[in-house]
Amino acid sequence: MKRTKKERQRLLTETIEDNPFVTDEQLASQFGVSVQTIRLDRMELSIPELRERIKDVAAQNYENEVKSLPLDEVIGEIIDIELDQRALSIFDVKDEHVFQRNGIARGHHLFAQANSLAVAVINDELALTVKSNVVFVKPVKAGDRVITKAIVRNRNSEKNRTYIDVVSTVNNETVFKGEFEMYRTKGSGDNNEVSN
Amino acid sequence: MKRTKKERQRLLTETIEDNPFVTDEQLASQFGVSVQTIRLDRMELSIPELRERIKDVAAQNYENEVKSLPLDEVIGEIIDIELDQRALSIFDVKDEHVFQRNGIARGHHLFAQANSLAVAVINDELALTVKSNVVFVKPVKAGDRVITKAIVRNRNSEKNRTYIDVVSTVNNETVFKGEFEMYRTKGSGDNNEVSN
DNA sequence: CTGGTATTAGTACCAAGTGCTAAAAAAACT
DNA sequence: AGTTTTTTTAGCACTTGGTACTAATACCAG
Repeated sequence: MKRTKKERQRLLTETIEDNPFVTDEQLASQFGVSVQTIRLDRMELSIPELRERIKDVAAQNYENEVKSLPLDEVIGEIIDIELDQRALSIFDVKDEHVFQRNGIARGHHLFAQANSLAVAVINDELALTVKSNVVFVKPVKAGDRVITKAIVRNRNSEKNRTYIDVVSTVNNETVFKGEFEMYRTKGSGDNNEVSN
Repeated sequence: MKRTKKERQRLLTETIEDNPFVTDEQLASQFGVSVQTIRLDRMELSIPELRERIKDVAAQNYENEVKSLPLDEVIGEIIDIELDQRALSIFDVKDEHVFQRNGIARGHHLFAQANSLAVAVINDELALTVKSNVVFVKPVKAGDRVITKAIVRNRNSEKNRTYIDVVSTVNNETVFKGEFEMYRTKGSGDNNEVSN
């Protein structure tokens, strides 16, 4: 009899969150209680059963994947996109993205979000970053919601290049900006013929 | 009886690939055969049952999520460092770091390695990236071992800035280079508050 | 001692299967 | 056609990881 029911349920929630693939039986033996107790706990906490949990994880993944192209490879969640024009993504900064010491987000996460978005906005099979200049304007903290906007500025069809401006904000304040020069295979663009 | 067994099995594989969440019963009615036939087909094609399929999708997702951008102190392994002077790290590019489509490493991983190294080489409590210009010189593939060298070029004590050049190579060929402007607290003059 | 909460036990049942056997149907041969 | 082979169905027992529900027991407090 370790601790109170409350404490067990707290740990239970944590454990399952941490690893949704765990069965009631495993949980029972882990906490030294009966399977029924675990079931009761799950009910009280309205945590679904193993299969449902797994299905949720899978479905989540699948949704994103099904949504056309390489959206699943994006850091942050794309919430709006007009191919070859603009795109918007959200990225919630969590504890794991920041330096422990000062709670400031590591630069490469912001870069990753911006870079991903630059790749995603390009309407092409292959888009690679060639160059980028970025500025980390203001520190981002855990808990911040970073909204990143990518705008296609320019296309050079001869050199297969696309130039993209990216700005990230938190509460309407710019925290990061960058210019990305992207390489693309084709000049395919259904609705426009930008060349410059 | 639509078509041959072969044809049905081809379609079956396709259907399941397309939507792993489908049950044998649904498949049976879709193809106008009995559930047993579907089971037989799955066996011959060694397609796992629904639950296993879902678990696979979920597990895959989970892996990716966890691995998406390692939050460890440094991306890549530091193999040599002289604080405030130079540092060297190794990063082995794995499948999870590349675009599935073309096997080319995603830019932000190279950036992350470089950025981490730039942070690490600075002998200070707090080091933040202020700006960076980077060039992705040559695509990096899964299996490549990226060796990244950071060299401290310059220090401006008044502005609490340090300038670092970073070059990444694979087999002695430059694949990435960048300049990083870093902010640091100490070194000369204390400054605890971050201003940009 | 009486209550109330917490825990455990036990039963029936479900979904979506596996594994196995056997029979019926269809197709292929000679 | 007659026989062999392949393909398809059917049926039953059993498995996992549960739900739903009932009943018993344990424990702690007033």
